[in-house]
Amino acid sequence: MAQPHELRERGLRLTPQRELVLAAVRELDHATPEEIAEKVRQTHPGINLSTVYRNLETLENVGLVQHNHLGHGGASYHASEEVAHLHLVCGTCGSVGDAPIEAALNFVNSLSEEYGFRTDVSHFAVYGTCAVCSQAELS
Amino acid sequence: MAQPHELRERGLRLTPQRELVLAAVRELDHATPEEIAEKVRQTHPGINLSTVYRNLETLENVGLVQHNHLGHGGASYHASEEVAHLHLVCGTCGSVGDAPIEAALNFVNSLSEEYGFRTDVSHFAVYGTCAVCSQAELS
DNA sequence: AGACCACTTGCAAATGATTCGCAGATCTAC
DNA sequence: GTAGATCTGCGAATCATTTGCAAGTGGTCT
Repeated sequence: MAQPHELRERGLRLTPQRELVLAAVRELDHATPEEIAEKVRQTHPGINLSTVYRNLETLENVGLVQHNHLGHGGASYHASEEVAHLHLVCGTCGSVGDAPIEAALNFVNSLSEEYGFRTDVSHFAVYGTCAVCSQAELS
Repeated sequence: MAQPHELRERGLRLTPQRELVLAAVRELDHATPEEIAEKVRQTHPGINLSTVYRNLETLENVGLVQHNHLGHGGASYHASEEVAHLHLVCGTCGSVGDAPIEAALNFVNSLSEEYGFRTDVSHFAVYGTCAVCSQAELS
């Protein structure tokens, strides 16, 4: 037999639902479980929300996807291949901006040196006010 | 009449529940609404959870308390007087460590200069692995 | 191809956290 | 003290996520 599938390689069964969830995560980027479910349903309406939740958990366990916390509420998911970056969440307008991990390099290093704390900067949002809203406040 | 009360000064009514919630927030630090309610109930059992939620919201509106996001789930509250600091949340053991805001100063400044983003570092947790758990992983 | 069994799915119900609606209680100003 | 707006308690509604269970399916072995 030819190439082993990436899911099978990790000891997972190859089900259509699972592949669809993974594809949706890769395509959407920063998507909530709800959004992922909706995306999947565009092509395969029968898929249950709990299946999406369960597969996200499963895929996270084998390291294909990861979640992080952006807004005030729940988690959002992205594929592991994606280049990690910072998420700059604006508390005023809710926008999510990106910044390269390198911007936090010194910060991460100093936490490591001074507190022995290994920071995963991309897991939680960096919260604040974006340029646009900062500007607007001045008026 | 003597001194105006801090709550009254801000246009709020002075109710026992409200004072108790504020006192509990000040005393507990980093407390969830649930914990605050429990604290308040130790002395005044009749107080309703929704009253706690409503008062936290109200107190936040007038700037006496603030919330932030530490664990994966809900919010935790602290009094505004409290000195702001970073929260180092360990994803492995769940501990929450503190670090002074100054540790993030360069980081905050560079985000400000490069992206115009005004960061509120204390609002969201800094996520990673604490020294103890990092050590444990090596074994 | 056929059978077996563990892994998955769908569905509905449970859960946990937070919010809402409303009637009655209570603050404050007068 | 009275009036009216603001709170509170309570129960129900909501939202996101999880769980139990019976039925379905994928992978393996023959």
